[in-house]
Amino acid sequence: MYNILVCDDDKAILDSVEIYLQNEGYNVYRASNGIEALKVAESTELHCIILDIMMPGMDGLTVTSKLRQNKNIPIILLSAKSEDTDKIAGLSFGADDYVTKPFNPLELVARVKSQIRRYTSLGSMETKESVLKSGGLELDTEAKTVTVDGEPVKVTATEYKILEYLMENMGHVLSTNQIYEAVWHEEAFATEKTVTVHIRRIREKIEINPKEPKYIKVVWGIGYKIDKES
Amino acid sequence: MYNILVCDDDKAILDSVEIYLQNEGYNVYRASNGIEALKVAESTELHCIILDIMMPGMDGLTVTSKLRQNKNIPIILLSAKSEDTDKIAGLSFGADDYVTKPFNPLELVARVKSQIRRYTSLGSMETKESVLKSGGLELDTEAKTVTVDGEPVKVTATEYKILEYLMENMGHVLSTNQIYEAVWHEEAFATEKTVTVHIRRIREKIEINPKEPKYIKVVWGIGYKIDKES
DNA sequence: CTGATTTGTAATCATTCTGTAAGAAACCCG
DNA sequence: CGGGTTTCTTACAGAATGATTACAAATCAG
Repeated sequence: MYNILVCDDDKAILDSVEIYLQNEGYNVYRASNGIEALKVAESTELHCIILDIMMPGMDGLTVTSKLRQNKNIPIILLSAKSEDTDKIAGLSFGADDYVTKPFNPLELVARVKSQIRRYTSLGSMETKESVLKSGGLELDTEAKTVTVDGEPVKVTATEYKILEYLMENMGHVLSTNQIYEAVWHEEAFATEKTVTVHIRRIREKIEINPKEPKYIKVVWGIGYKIDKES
Repeated sequence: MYNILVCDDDKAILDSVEIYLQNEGYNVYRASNGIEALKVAESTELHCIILDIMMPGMDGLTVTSKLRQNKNIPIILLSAKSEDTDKIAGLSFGADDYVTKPFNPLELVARVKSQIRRYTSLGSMETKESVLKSGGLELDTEAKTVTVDGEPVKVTATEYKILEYLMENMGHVLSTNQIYEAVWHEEAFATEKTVTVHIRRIREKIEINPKEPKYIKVVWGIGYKIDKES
């Protein structure tokens, strides 16, 4: 879960950006001026900062250079002007990317993603286990493949994501809502059935006898789980 | 502690890059022209060199080839966007990577890190794999040629880069966005189709039957991959 | 400068995937 | 056992994705 700070004096923008970022599974912090932004940045471990340039009090460029004194966090600037002068100033102050208002929220999200990928790729690369196992069931998170007793099984993208989520939380029972929100990054509303059907389809593929599931077990009234060493 | 030499005639770039690298714990040496760079390289044990191509006096490409006469250190070139052809030239002169200006400092740092990791993990072994293979598909990364079952295949520059990227990450599934960013060094925004078409053209050339691809396989909803030992 | 090649984009086609609904079956509790 | 709830199963329409083709702009070679 990545933490992102959005700082703008326009509440409408703050709201809109927050929603888009949350839909992608990010944790959003808000600030409406430079001072607030710096405070949040000091007290929280952030992974990306989105700053408006034009703000009352301390402007975005000043915030940027203050942050750069001790942090390498990706900073994306927002500005109403599409003038090149601001752009150059922003980047030379230490910003990493630049979006001009009015902007397409999806583009902003894309840039956030890309910045975070680069930033985190600096740190401990690939310490995550790339193969998840439970009995004869194996899941290669890099090749995105699933094998049962050595036999490759073809699963679809969503099926894979559900399986991965269950495997990452092996031994824990997960409700259909939890699964839905983890996989779709959306509020789960009247969608319990959807997950159920996907589970069914996964079972069809990985279980010898879907009636007596060996891997994906149901816990009545609560949800599903995959045991360790099943 | 790794030593990195940054060489550029633009002091602003030098300053900015220095700060980013120092924040990551690197020891930074500076040079503002080719001659200086070579001097530093002779007298210091460096682990990575960042070179601007456009410099007064000796240009980056010349420096690269001079360095390559007796050193295997990773070299990353900086080039202005307009000098696109320089990229290919740069790599054939012996550079290991390139970044186009204006660049994202975090991206540069990421590339430095990746180069150093590769360099040191090889233990300065000269046996850098220059031929990538998967079944009958072979890719000579030095001659920049592709052969299928021994038969040479003519591919264009972008096609080659896509293939190389897929081959370097053999077994991993790569999304069209990942491919786009790796090959074009640009933000991937609304460009999914472009990669798709290139993949199609590559298949036309290397697959016996493009309908049933033997090498470049699609993973629905995720991306493309080339398997090991196909 | 001209013609050939390469490259990006858009439009269309084919296939695969996904959510929903509806009924059946399994489970829990009194 | 029986009612109420939860999960399973099936089928299907349309949504999403990748493949394919065509074309114009950009680039390159001679």
